[in-house]
Amino acid sequence: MTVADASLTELRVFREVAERGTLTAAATALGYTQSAVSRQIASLERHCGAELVERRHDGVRLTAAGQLVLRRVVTVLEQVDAVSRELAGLPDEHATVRLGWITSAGVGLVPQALAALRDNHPSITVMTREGTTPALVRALRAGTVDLALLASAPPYRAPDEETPALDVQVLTERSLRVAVPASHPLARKDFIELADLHGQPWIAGSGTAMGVWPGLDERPVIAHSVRDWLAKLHLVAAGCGLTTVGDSLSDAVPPGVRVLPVRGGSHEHRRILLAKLPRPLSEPAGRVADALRSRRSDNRGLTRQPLVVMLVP
Amino acid sequence: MTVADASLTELRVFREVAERGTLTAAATALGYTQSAVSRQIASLERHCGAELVERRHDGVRLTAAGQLVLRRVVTVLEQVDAVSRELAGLPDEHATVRLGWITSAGVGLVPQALAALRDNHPSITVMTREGTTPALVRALRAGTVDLALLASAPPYRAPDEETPALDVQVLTERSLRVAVPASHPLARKDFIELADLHGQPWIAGSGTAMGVWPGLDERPVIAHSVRDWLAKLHLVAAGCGLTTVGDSLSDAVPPGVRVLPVRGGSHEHRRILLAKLPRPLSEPAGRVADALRSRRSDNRGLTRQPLVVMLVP
DNA sequence: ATCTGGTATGCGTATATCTCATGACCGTCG
DNA sequence: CGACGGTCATGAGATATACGCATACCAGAT
Repeated sequence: MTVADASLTELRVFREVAERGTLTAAATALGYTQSAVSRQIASLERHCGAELVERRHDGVRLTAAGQLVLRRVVTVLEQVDAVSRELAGLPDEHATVRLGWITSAGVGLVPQALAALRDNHPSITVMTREGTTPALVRALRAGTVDLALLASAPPYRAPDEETPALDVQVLTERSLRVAVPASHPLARKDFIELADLHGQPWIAGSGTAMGVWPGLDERPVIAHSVRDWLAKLHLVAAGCGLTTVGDSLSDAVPPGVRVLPVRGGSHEHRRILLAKLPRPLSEPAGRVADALRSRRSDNRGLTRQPLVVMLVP
Repeated sequence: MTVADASLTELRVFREVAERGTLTAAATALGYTQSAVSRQIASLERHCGAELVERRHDGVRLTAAGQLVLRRVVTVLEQVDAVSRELAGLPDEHATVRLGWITSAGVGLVPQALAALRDNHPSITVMTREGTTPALVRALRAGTVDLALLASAPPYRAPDEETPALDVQVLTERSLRVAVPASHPLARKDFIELADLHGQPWIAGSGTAMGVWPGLDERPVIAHSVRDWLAKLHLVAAGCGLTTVGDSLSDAVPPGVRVLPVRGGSHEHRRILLAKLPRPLSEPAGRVADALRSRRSDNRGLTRQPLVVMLVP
């Protein structure tokens, strides 16, 4: 009864659980039943002789032992994937970089960087996926992305408390603004007073309070919940409500929408971070990181297709 | 049906097979039956979609795909062992060096080097095991030893033809001699004429022709087959036959044995090589290699116990 | 021709692993 | 406060897996 008796399945399941944060999500991602995943984790824990995840009511979190095991499991599965590719004759997936990004990086940052890469380093393939900050942090830890663009808000804590700490770097720091319908009375001025936001209907991200101005002291009226930025902005244009946006979107909003700063209350800033595991990047991944740091200031990326878009549901 | 569906058991069995060179030997080493090993290999091959071993009538040999897979499997199992140790709280087995050696290195080279190490680097633990040159070469490839002392005879070819080639270094080069009973007529002179060896009874290593002077043009009379050097030399002392020894043993033979050079025929030399995989050694392993290269010239190693007794039957 | 290494395979059984269904727990919302 | 929606755990039963045993087979040495 040692970890040497564990099975590769257990390891894959464990990585997926570490990445998804809940057994159920891992199960659907793997095409298993939740119960199967529960048993696999229990079995792996028995093999390891230690609790690997802390069961919580909103999912699971890795214990110290779990983090320890995950680090090894990641490289094990990397090796397995590598031999898989080698046997298939695909020569070295090393030129492929996996990048994860939060939705708000999908407008300026990612397309511009990818466009620059395509021009300067056409041999590099970038596979990208969208996700939330915690999901991407877990994906970094689980080794399924090499780089991740994360969101950070004051007080700018580290993305997670695990060890080793992630390498992070501030890519952009923008002030938060509010998108209002051009026809809205508030759109007549060049800024909005905090007090004017009282009682306004908000368009939030689905499930979260994101999209609502964070300084309000009232219970906000959530008129709509929508993930997609374009849909969100069109709802604003249609006068259905207000929403918050980073000022990088100011140029990219459809007609009928104005993006204005808010006066009064605390200054609300948002950072986009480039994060990676604290180990050296592959050379192509380094190029991608460079491209993200110093992307071109023109906006060709807005109009041309990204290199590759791969979504992992 | 991809290599990702393989099991850790398959990988362990595969490594053992790669190391032992036959399914049967791997089976007994693992405590399985030969049939189980056969199926495991077949299953792994199905998962890999390629032949991994070439079935021969004297065992199996790795195919190109097999060598490819082995390289990955080695690091996979290393990771698994590592997490196993970490979970047990044993902090980093990195200070342990695994050394394999051929029997003829067990008299001067290994004990002297270990004695020197114990004095100069007492924190380094060395686990050693004895084996034949081909077995140790496979063990190097399979990652179960870090360093190996190998035998080499003219024309001094590389230990194997696989890629990447092993790093080898000549540690000693000695002329081959013959051990004769002190009471034997041949022991009266200080050398032996090749012609005098005709018709002599030989004491060979078990199963091999080792121990018989290689320049003979007749079919030798093998009087005894024995692996152990001490037993062999005592058989010589008892007048049961002759055997070949490296001249490094000249000082270590029991009373009643004389070690003499052979005149006539080709000069027979034997090298002992220090071999390793062509990747950087850990720091302690480097120390062990150093100790083997520049061991003390006194013979304390002959009288004191080696650091660690060997494992692995 | 026989014997002695080696590997492959049919068959029966023990074990492991999945699904389904159900239960317990907790935080949220009406 | 009680229902609901989310989570994980677990018992029962079907199924797939992996083992050992016995045997077949094959090539080389005696």
